[in-house]
Amino acid sequence: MTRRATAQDVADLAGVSRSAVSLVLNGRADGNISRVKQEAVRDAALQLHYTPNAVALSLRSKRTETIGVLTWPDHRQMPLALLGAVYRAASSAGYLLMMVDAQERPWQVDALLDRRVDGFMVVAPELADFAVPEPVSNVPTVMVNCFDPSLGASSLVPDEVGAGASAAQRLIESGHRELGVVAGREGLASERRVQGVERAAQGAGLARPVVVRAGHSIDDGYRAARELLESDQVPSALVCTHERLALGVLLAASDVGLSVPEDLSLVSLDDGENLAARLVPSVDLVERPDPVIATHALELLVDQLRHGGHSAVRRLTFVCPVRRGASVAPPRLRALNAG
Amino acid sequence: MTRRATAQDVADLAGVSRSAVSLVLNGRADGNISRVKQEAVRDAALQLHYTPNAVALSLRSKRTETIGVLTWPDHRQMPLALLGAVYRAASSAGYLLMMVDAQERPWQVDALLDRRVDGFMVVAPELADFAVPEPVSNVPTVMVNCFDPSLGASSLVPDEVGAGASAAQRLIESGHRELGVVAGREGLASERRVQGVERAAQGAGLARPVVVRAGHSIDDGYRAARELLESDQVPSALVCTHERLALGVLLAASDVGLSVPEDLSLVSLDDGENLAARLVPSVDLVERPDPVIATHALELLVDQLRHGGHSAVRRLTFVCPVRRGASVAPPRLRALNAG
DNA sequence: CTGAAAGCGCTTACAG
DNA sequence: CTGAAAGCGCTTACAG
Repeated sequence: MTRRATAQDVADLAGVSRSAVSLVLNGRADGNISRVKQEAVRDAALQLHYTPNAVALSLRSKRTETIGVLTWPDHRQMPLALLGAVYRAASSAGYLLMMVDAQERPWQVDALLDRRVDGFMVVAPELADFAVPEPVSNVPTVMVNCFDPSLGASSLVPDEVGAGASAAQRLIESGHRELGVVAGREGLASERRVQGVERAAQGAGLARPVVVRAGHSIDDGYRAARELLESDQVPSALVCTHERLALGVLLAASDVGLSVPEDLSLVSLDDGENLAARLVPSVDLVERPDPVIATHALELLVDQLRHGGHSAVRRLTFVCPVRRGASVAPPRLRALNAG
Repeated sequence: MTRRATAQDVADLAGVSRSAVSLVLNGRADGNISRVKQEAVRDAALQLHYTPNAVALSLRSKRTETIGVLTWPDHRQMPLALLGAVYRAASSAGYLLMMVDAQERPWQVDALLDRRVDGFMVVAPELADFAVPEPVSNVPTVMVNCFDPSLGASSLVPDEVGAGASAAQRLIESGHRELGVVAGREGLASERRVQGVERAAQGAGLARPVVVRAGHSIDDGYRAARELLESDQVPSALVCTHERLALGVLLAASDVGLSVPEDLSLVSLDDGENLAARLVPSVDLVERPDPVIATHALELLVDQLRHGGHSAVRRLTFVCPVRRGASVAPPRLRALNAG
């Protein structure tokens, strides 16, 4: 618990003034400080392990090099992959993060404001609307995976409709003509993903896919799949809107004696849980491009920080790439004949 | 981007001095400031939405009400449940967290020090040793789910051996006498959990359990289980040291035509991934008591903060409770006869 | 009862 | 080339 050295300590040890220390250590000693004294300052700083107090720095510069992250869990999960990507992008740019559960602990948003975070990033676990609290809108803010209904802040979101369509497309290209969907019951993401599947099916001249609405957990997916697989009209391929649902489907398929992909093909959309790719068989995935989104989000925020928040409000949409697994195969003859 | 009000602004509006504002707003106006002026100050503060600048406060008080969290991902996963529990405990006590990947971005530990976090919490994804960096040891620190080899900081860890024993006990009580273990290849946690199982087996007079070492992902668990289930000496019950392994085991059991729990019982230990309980069947779990650990850890840290870090170094161990699922049943007769 | 001053630890003009 | 001063926004003794 030893007190950390201050610029004054360094000055005393080096035998110069406090300002000289500042000049030298900030590389502005050029024609100002004599070579000898410069050395003395550097030596003293090293010896005392001196490093400027960031709190004092912030008070003066009015910048904290800290970004407030507003997030919240969804279906009991935090948007971990997205937050990780945001963290990596931010720390590469020299920012630290202060993360807060904006849903459960809204007062901490004020605490962040009091601490003078430079800007905010709102990071949603699933595509959603999020009304930015009044005082936050006075600070540069970008919305990740969510929208500000009042259009006060730029937003970066995955192309969910496109992702749904890509999932369907993957199956259609493999020869399937009878698609089913196991979808989350709630949320903008489920809705749009289903929409994408339907659009792709329609575009390919297929019948309207059967859609079963489920919760968002593994056992919800299991139950939905059982229902679907025990009906008289069993599709030859399924799209799941969430990884946990896909896992449930896999367990259900085993239980009713269907093999994936021989008897049933499967594609899942992704929320960064990193489950599906390690399942057996590994499930084909339409991935949310978290690192790309995070990088662009940070760029946008930093740009606002530089321009005092007077940047144009933008809405960026990101394509979700398909990552092949081992859960898609051509349909059995029965299905081909029916088509 | 409007400038936020300062105490001076409030003073001007209320027609008093800056110090009067401070006195009133901090409840020390008692016999010092006249009732009328007190009201004026309060009104002005409200009108201007005044709230003290926490940066300035920190510079003066030498406290930031912020805790630095040192963590790192393991097997590509962050210790999410534990971090969530830490976050909840900290925010309930009025602290904000700054989290940093101490493995990938060690320099950010220095950034945290520069920003004068009040203390540190080291939060490991899995039981591990972690050498606290030199400068950190000058600041109150507690180790969660890990140990400081030099014993410089208090640590709070789950009783991993006990957890392994509880898992085995659950199976033994259900009548099983031939246990197998699917264990992670690396890490203190795997090691101790296996040890616990072996100890319990020995205590009950059973044969030494077969232990298969695997990686830590779902497909690793799958492969290990296949190996185990296709050998000539198939155990009637398995303990998995990690949730993802248990999931792999479940998938493998289906594939080889074994039902859980009718043909094979299963208990898993837990790292807070929240998978096993939602599987079908739900897997019996020996849970790490994250909320309890986090609460105690924060208490310990706050205590050190109050006493200037001159508290005794303690090592606390926490019992892991069993959470029943639907993956354990008595062994089939074959096994009973063999016993 | 009230206001002016000192000081937390910095940096940046500004005199000498 | 160098040091003293001002100021970021607070609070807490300290004079009046």
